[in-house]
Amino acid sequence: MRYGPEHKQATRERILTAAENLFRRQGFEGASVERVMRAAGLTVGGFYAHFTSKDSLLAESVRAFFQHNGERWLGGLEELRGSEWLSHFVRRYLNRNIRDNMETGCVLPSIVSDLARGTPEGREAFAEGIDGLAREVAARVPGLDGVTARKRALATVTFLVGSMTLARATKGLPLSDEILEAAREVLIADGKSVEAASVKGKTSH
Amino acid sequence: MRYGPEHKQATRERILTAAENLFRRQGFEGASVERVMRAAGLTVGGFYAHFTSKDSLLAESVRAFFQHNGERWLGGLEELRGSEWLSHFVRRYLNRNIRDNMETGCVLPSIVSDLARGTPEGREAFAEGIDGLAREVAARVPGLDGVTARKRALATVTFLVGSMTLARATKGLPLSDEILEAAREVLIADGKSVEAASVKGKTSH
DNA sequence: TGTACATCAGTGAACGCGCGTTCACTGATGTAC
DNA sequence: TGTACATCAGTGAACGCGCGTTCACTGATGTAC
Repeated sequence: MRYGPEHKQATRERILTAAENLFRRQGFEGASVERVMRAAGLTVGGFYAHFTSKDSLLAESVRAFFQHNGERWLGGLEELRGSEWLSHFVRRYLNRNIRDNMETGCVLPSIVSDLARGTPEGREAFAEGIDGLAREVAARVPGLDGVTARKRALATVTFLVGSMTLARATKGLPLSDEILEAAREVLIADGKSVEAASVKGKTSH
Repeated sequence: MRYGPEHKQATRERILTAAENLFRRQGFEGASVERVMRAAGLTVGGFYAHFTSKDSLLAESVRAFFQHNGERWLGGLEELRGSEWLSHFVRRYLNRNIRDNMETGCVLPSIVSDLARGTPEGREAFAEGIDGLAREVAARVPGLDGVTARKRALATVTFLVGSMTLARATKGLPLSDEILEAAREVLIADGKSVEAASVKGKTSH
């Protein structure tokens, strides 16, 4: 066993990674503290040296998730703006791979229901992450049809996570593909109409 | 104790009602069979005379939910069509009452995450309900921006449930109201642009 | 350089508890004669 | 009308099990002198 605060920090991150992986597959209640610790190569008892409770693990896990995935969502699209950027952003998230690979996809659809019932700390971490992501979208995509860029961006992020949650809740059925496709088309069609409007000189208040 | 199949059917419905109420508040895993049965005025053991397992209770509960709530979602809007109908439909669902009253609001946000991990039977019941609701929407609201009425309707229903799920996952925070408002505005702004397009004779696809 | 002591990350057994499911049973209701 | 029997919805104790959390402990690492 190694010693010192930097080692402890590394262990803590191993626990967070293990927790996220189990939350993805089994949700919050389905991932027991014992199994999380075993997946991190440790034993149960040590858990409470790192986290005050299982609930706070959820909150920390959500925080870590948003911190680690900014690049995955936003990286590589730097030269794009507006509807073109939006189109890539939406397709990067709303696809069959992320739906079908629960082990590696997005953790949020697996825990959104749990957050509503959990502690305020978890909801705060989630809200902060969603808000930050919406800011990134709003910085790149303008408003539409009298809806501000902020609101449009927030709705976009909400629709992404929400649609993926429902696509997962119908997986294995034809409707699931249909949900993904419908959400993609509607989110991107908005962008196209903005483009069309500006090309044709149409103004919308 | 009364006797006969019609009495048994009534008891079964009492169990389904109790289950839905507990699922709303505590989710699928949080609502134990014992507490469901107690809430229905019965004892644990009797449960398996009505349902083969707790998992099948979830599926039946979802089925019953969609059967019982058609009127609540669609009733009273018979004379409206298009964007006007959509506006009422969206506002009827995406509001603070349904978000804050977990006991009486929509059960779907409480169980969508569980459905992804549960049995196919639960997903089938959910998909059937969502599909049916999307058909009702598609019968009243046209396509938009080259998106078919079917896809637009499916995306609308998906966005409603998804947005409510995220509004619940952020409840108690300012972002939650913002999510509701942004989703409402974006879903209804679409309708307005359709109206504007048909008024101005603009065709879009 | 060597020895004694302090630190503390992680162990593992134990706590009380609630879970989903099973099953022998009870007792009110219905039917046969 | 009265009695004996069949039905079966619902009871309640018990099953094995895993849960979140606590805590006395171990033993490798670091520090003091």
